Amino acid sequence: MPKIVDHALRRAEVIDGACDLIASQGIAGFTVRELARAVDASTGVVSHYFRSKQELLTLTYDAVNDRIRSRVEACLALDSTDIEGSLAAMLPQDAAGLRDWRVLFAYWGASVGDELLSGEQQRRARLARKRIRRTLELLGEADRLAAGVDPSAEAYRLLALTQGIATQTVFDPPSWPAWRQRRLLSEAVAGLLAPRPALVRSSHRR
Amino acid sequence: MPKIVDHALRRAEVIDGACDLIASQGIAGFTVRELARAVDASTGVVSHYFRSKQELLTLTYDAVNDRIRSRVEACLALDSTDIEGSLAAMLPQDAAGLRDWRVLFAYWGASVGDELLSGEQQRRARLARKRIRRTLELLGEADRLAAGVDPSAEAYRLLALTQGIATQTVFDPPSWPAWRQRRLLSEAVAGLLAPRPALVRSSHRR
Amino acid sequence: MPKIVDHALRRAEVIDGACDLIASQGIAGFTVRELARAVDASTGVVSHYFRSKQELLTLTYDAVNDRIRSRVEACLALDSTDIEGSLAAMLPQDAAGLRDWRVLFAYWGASVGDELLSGEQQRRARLARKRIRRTLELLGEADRLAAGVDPSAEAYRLLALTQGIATQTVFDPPSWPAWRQRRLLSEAVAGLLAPRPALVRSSHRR
Amino acid sequence: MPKIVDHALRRAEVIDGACDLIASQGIAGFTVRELARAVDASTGVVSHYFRSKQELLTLTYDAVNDRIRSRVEACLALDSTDIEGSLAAMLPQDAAGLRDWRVLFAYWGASVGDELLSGEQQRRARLARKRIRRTLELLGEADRLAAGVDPSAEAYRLLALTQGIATQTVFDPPSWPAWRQRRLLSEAVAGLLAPRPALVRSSHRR
DNA sequence: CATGAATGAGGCTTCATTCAT
DNA sequence: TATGAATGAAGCCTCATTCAT
Repeated sequence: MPKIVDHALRRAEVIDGACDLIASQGIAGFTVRELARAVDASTGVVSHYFRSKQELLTLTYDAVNDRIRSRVEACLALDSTDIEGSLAAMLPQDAAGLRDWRVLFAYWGASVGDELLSGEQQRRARLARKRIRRTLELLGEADRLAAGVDPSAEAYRLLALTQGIATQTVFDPPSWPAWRQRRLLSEAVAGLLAPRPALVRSSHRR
Repeated sequence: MPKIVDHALRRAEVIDGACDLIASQGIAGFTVRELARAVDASTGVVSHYFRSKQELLTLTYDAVNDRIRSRVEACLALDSTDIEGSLAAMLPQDAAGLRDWRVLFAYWGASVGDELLSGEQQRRARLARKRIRRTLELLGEADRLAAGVDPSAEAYRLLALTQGIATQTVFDPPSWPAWRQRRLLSEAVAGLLAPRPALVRSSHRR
Repeated sequence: MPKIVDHALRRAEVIDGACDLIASQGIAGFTVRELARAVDASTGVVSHYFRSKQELLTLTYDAVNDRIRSRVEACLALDSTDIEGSLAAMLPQDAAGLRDWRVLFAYWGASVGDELLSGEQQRRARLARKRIRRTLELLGEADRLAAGVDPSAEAYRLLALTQGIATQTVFDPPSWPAWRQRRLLSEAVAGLLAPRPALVRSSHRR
Repeated sequence: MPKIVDHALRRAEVIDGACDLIASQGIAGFTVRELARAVDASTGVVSHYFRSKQELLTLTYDAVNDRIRSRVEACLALDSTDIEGSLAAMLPQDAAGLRDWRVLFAYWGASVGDELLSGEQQRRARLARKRIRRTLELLGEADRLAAGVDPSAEAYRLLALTQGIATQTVFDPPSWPAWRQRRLLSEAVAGLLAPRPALVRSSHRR
């Protein structure tokens, strides 16, 4: 009987180690040797579980993206019109989120001059934008959107803002505590929503 | 002192070649050999004009940042309260601008895990934010800011939005023609300005 | 003792798989992993049944040589003076023979710079030559050798020719169908034999 | 001004070192590191002069083949009907020749399972055979061929014999001094030539 | 000033082998 | 007995850098 090892689990561990390593050292500092040290194994382990370093890089990238996406989807699963929450779910509001964004950042740099990777990023950006638009449309169907709001145009704006907040946070975390990220999002969303129905007589914004 | 002029010119040429190379191949594909080929010289040119590849990288990064900054400053030199124009000056609205942003992007990735580079980026982000705040304050002093606008808070918002637009454009240029970038900026700025003067008789401009 | 039989059988199977693999992929492509796949087992099988890869290589080489030698000996067992048949038995006249020769070929390359292996090959070459000489001598004792034929000198010639035919066949099988191989051998042997007896009354064969 | 180096000469030196190394250690023992040591340089030198190890291997193979071929052609240039001399020119009759043949041997082994290399060898074998046939035909045109000799069939025989002699010599050099190689060739050729003219008064041919 | 030959460290990968199960 | 996970050495190659010319 072979040594019993959960193959999938071991792969996940290595991938997680890769996330840590890339988040702390960048893609340039992400070598097989270094990764092996990080997961406390020999270099051969990487070859054993992954066809190549490239495959590992791809899987790591996917893992981070999946993690972020699933946070967003979990939010929308609870309330498919929760525009603010779904955007906030993308942001690096805690240490784990920041780690993920640092990894994404590292890949952005590597995507320059890499047809495949930049194509993938374009694809993901468009998907995110589409999801935002859909959420806004659902809000509209529920009559909760302010008059004159164009879901499509707003999707561009909201995604850009969210991405910008995340980028700034990676650059300068101390300047961007979670509350600041969140407040910006709130304000950006506030203007899109229809005034509170009936009972909210007086001006709803101070 | 013609020698020195030549020297500086040659350096500038090499640095410009480096920009081209990084924008098209990324930092990973930016090798001394490749650069030498691009500027039609030998590899020894780097050792000659630059202490090391690292120095060249730093200077290239500075060159791109300076270029963007000088665009912004040129705009503010004409009108120190031109908030929209100064923000637009940062965006990749043409091919040259896109090239610069692609270079910045490439460095972002490399900055992860690079204390020096990420520190530099933090510094620059704060400077940009401060400049935006200052511009808003100047608008306020000219009574052109809408009531209740907090220059400091708005600076965070506007920088994040601008950065986000730029980022999205690098990801997906076809989706972000210049007019879309500009329109988003206009809308973001519109809400900050005081309602049309009418009462503001005397021209405050020129 | 069924255990031991199994053991020997398993070893033979692995060795046969090694022959196939070397014949098709060459020695360079002959890795433990690949062999394991070919015999439908795990890599550990080599450690189990063979002290090392080297031992397996040696045994595989022996197996091929034994196979060829036993074909020759089978021929001589029927008729110890059958010089043409015994030489033909060495040639790659069918697919199986070609496979064996391809394996030998692969080892030839590996033998350069390998004292042990090249010594072994020298030994085998001398044995083969001796066997040929012996066969010729037996022919001579039976008065079937043409006058003036020197068994020793002829052994050199016949072995070289046979080896050359085999080599050419491995290089270029389509050019060397069995009949061509055989014809060359016939012609080479024809001149050595005494003119048809006529005086040899009673048939000496059967 | 750059260091003055005869690029072609340096390449030739490295290739010659590769011949030495392969002849003594075989292809398996032929590593870039070892070669670097043999030519008294660093490993980078190989990368500098050759795109890859594969290219170097190809060039080395070509160099050996060219050397042998040019010996043959030099012989035929003097006398285009010198069948014995042109065959002898292929044989490993001295240390240098033996070195070349050991290299060829090493490549033979590597050719198993290597479509490209084995195709090349097939091509070369056919060329050599064609050259032999052509030489025999020229002999025929000069009325120097014995009656009934078929140039095409003889080409097969002579090439096989020559190749066999060479192979045996590589296996067992002490048993194959130059005179033995040569004598075998002489005998093989002798039977093909027309009887000496002079005494052959009446035309023996037609 | 400029060249490009040379160096050697370090990257990824492959592989035979060991060993816990 | 058999498995395959793990190891670590070694292979090839790329690269920044140095330096003789």
